[in-house]
Amino acid sequence: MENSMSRVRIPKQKRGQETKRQIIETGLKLFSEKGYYRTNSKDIAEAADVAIGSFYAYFRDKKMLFIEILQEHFELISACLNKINFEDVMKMDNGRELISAIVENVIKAHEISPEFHREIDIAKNSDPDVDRLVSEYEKKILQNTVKMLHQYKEKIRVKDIEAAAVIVNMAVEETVHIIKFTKPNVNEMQLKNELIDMISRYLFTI
Amino acid sequence: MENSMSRVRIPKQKRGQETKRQIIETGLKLFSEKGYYRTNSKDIAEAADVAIGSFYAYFRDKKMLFIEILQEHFELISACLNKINFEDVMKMDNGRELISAIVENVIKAHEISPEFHREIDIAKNSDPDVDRLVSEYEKKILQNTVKMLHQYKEKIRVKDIEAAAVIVNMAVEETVHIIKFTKPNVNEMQLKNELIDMISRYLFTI
Amino acid sequence: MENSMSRVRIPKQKRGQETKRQIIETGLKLFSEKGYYRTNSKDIAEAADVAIGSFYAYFRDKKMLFIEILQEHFELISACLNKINFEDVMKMDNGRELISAIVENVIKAHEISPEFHREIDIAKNSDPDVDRLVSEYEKKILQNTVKMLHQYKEKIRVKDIEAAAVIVNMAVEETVHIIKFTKPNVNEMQLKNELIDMISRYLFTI
Amino acid sequence: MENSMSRVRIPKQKRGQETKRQIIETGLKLFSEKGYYRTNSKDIAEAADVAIGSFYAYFRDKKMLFIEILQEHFELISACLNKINFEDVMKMDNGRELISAIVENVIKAHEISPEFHREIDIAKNSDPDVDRLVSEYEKKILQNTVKMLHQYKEKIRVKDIEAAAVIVNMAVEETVHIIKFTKPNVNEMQLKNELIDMISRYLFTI
DNA sequence: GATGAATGAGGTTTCATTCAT
DNA sequence: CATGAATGAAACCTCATTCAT
Repeated sequence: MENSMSRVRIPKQKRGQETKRQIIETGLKLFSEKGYYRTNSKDIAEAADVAIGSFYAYFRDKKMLFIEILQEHFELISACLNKINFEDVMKMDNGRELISAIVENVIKAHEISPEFHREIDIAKNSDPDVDRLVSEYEKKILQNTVKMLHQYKEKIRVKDIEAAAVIVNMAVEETVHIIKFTKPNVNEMQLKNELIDMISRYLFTI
Repeated sequence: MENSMSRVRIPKQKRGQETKRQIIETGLKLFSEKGYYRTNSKDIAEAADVAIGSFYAYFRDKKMLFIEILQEHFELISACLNKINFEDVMKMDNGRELISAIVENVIKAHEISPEFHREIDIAKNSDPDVDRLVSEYEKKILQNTVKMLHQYKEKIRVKDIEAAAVIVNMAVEETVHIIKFTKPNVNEMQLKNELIDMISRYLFTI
Repeated sequence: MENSMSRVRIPKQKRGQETKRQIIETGLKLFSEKGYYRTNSKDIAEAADVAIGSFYAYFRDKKMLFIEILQEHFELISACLNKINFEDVMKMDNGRELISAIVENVIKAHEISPEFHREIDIAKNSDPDVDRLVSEYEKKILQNTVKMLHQYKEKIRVKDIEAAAVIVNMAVEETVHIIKFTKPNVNEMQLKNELIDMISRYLFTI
Repeated sequence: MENSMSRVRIPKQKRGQETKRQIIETGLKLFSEKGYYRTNSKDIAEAADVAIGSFYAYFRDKKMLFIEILQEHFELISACLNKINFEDVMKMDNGRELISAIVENVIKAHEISPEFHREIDIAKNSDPDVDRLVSEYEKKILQNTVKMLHQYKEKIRVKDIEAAAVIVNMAVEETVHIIKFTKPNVNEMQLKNELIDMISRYLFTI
């Protein structure tokens, strides 16, 4: 009850770091495959080839594991999104090329465990801590888009750049989602093209 | 699992029908509020002011309740979406007006428990039965859009109508989702306008 | 988390009352035999011939069971202690007889699960809720003694009646404890006599 | 369980002795503060600033630590109790003075971690090894009192000296206990006086 | 000697579901 | 038809103890 502080182990030795890594990796895998609620700590520990005690040594509970995976995931995605070279992009005088680059980049970002990405939405709703985290991240992503559109301002015909950013982000995100999870009769290439068309025509007078 | 003569009761008397209705209504409410996994049958029964025994008299299990609610939900949405008078719409020679009408209609459709709609995505992933159901429904909705775009074909500049339908549907759906759940700094009107702009410019050479 | 209120079942049907009784009775038995910390809910449920689920239907947790048993125990003891007929006792002009009657009465009271009584002390220390409860009860018992001594005031040579009550109560309590648990070489009768002697000589000039 | 060549380390170097001492000290502190069952080995090791491995190097298990502390505690108390100079005491021809000296001495003895003393009773019940140990110690203390009363025999009016010793010991012990743990409305001085009065009047015809 | 990561038995608790009344 | 008590599998989590470094 009045417990001796935070109880979670911070691994100092290499062995401990590996164990924690194992659990995180396995957690990501299982959450992605079966969803948060249908995955339990025992399953994760077993699949990670680790005793259940170790699970609770490194993570206060299942939720905390999820949150750590979440943070890591966001960092990876951010890193990936930031790889885009704005200097280069801004030099493109063809708007469609810009959009294409962006879309391509987001798709690449989502290649990092797209299944997990889907879980995030679920968790967001069931836990305020997760919600806060995700919202923060989303805000950051949005800011990024806003900034980009701003730099391209004179070529863009949309007035409300904030709103445009929201719409564009959403469209890209969801198309990726469709490509990854819904297997529509429509093929990936086609879909991507239409998306790029839609956004380009929306932003630029071509 | 699904033995032919399953124990579910089909209510014939008015009392039974009311009991079942109560459970469905309450289930919808609680699933929407707290999510499928965080809502338990006892809570539903209690909130519906019904004995837990009655719950299991009318529904094989929790999942079956969800599925029944799902079906009802789809029927309601479909009914709502179909209210749009295509004859009228087709007469509009302004494309933007068409899109506007459609968007407005989808928003209206989503006014029917938007929270529950969100739950659907989650459930889809965790259960194949639900997945099948939802996919079928989504296909129907998509067909609808395809049909509509077809009728407007000569005015549309997009070649691949199937893909366009997917994109358009997605964009509308998700914007509604954003409006209902994410409270962005951008206001609803603005967002709706941008959406309509985007789709119009995408489909029509204005 | 934000749970539907108090969760504990209040048995309305006879069956439920019996189940709850069973658990209480078995809990008392096991706590007495093995001590609070060495008794677990599963053991209690099993010994009570009841599913573990039923245990948690009627008691929030092990502690709550303990507290309910505690309260019941106090009520029984109180009832027993109150059976002493003060009218009669006060008529005794022999002080030793008075003390004897009181001691006899306390012993009788402790015949009600003396083992459990011992557990109380333990629990008192490990839980503030229990502590509060026990302290209240002890205060009541003390008041009773104070009242009694007051009524006998003119025959008593002790000035500080409050302190005397504390001392007397303690002596009686502990002697009973010794008789029940420590098996000294000294026999019960002897011990009781010495106790009565000690208290009589303390209170009265014989 | 207790295999001959048990794995416990007997510290020979100064460092080892210090480590063991640390653990004993910290164990005493934590057992006293939170009770045996609510104190766990990891907490002790941590608070003692020692690795959990060291704990189990010096003590077979948690119980063994408790027992070692117990033994040490008894030795300290005994040493303290024996400091009383019987030659001197026996010269007192005032019985009250004798009792006063004894009580004072016991109180001093209990100043040595009174909290731990309370834990002893608990442990006694839950473990036969502890029970044996404590009983032996109690017997020794009792013998001491018996011896003392014997030496004062001609001045004492009680016949059964054994029984008297039990009663007297109990009364002193428990009063100390009350003084240390129950904070009654009655003050310490008062209580001590009443205790001395009670015992004196019991033993001597004053 | 000292360290702390790892273990897993066993305790606590929840909840979907059954069934006697 | 309705009721709610009972069930127990399975989730969650703790902690005494071992052992490789």
